[in-house]
Amino acid sequence: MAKKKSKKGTYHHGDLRNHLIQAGLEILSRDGIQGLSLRKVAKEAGVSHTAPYRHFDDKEALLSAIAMDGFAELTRLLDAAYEKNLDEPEAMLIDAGVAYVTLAVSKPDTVRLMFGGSLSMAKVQEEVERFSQEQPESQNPYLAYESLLRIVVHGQEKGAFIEVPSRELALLIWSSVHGLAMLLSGEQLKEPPETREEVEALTRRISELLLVGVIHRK
Amino acid sequence: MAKKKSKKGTYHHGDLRNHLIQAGLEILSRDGIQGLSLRKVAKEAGVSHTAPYRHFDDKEALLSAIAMDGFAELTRLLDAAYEKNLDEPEAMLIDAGVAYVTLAVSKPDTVRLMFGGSLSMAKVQEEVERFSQEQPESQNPYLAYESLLRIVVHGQEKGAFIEVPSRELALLIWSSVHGLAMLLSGEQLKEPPETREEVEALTRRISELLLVGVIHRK
DNA sequence: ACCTGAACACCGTTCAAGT
DNA sequence: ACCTGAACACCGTTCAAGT
Repeated sequence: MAKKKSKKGTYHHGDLRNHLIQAGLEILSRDGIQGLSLRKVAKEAGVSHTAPYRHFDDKEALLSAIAMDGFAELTRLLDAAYEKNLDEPEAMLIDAGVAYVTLAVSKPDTVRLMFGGSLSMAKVQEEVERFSQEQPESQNPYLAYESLLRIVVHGQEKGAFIEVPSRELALLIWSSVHGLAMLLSGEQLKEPPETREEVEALTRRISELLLVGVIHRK
Repeated sequence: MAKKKSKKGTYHHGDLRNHLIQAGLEILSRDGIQGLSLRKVAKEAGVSHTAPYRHFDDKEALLSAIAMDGFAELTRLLDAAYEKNLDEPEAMLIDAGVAYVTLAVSKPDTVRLMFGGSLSMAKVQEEVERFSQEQPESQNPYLAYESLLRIVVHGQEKGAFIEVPSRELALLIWSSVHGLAMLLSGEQLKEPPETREEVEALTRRISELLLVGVIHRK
């Protein structure tokens, strides 16, 4: 609707694949995950409802491609937190957490698509591999985890983080931030933070507690 | 299919509501969340596909009722962990975490229904209130949180847990365990634990790390 | 009151057919 | 190669009608 129906002559542009993904992102943010149908995406992109099957095996493949976008953005955010705080591992971790949670709250449907479990990671991975020429592996969903792992390892090398296997510590941090992100984006809290500032302050607070731990030391 | 089509004369039993919920649970564990349609539930319960509307506003209302079952079970598990470890707050917390994660892994679709975000908590709450005569509030989705909060407060009173606002500490713990549960039940880990024992051991390990915190102390 | 069957507007997916 | 339109088997939901 908001888009110009520009008849550019190139009705079969090799770009239809990307057009479909963009249309999907638009519908996702407008109508939510429930309102995202393959037929609607096709109509938004200006093609027949069977045209998407030229570029995607099925609906899940298209959704996977959309989710990949989210993974790429998450990876970028984590890497930015890394670069910005090379001398302060704790601030690095907190920045990363805030970035993650902020993304989840601002694009709840995309994040739900990424982590809601309706997509099998195998399918996403498959979609990644089928289309990893241009952007070599920048969209690999597990890359976000690798970026977090790098933050953890860096903190340990600096002597700031506890000396346990990095993968275990990364999983604790991943779980904590991911859980908070899911609870907030799913509006599952009784007294949810209202503004973006409140979300950030809460995330900061919870991250600090994660740093010091639950046990009381006298 | 597995059920006897017993024509008991009571074709309109006031019990249809519960029959529908049971049928829903069965289909959920058999066909997953995608395969759960209102029409299929009705057929499984042996009524026409419009009969459910006598008892539920819409599909989401039925799903909410099914999710309530999960919240009730989660609450029971948390309360059991509480009763069992009155003198050991740390063991109490770890038991609670293991129970949560184990539930999530053994009934991934139910948990996805509870926390996947496709249900608005408002609807679930609505469904709770409409039907809270028999089981007064034992199904309130926020009761699980209250049970966790009780564990946290108890640990603080025993002097075992750090002295910060209980709600903040509860949110950290909730987030961590919830996040781990979601990552595992969604099969989003690169090297997931295979057996139930491995799941439990991993959860135990992560919970211990949560207790001591991320920061290194010399 | 409780349930049914037809009907409506939508789905995802397949397939023969067009250029 | 790339796209279309008809067709199929499913949806959720509404509504007049039956007991």
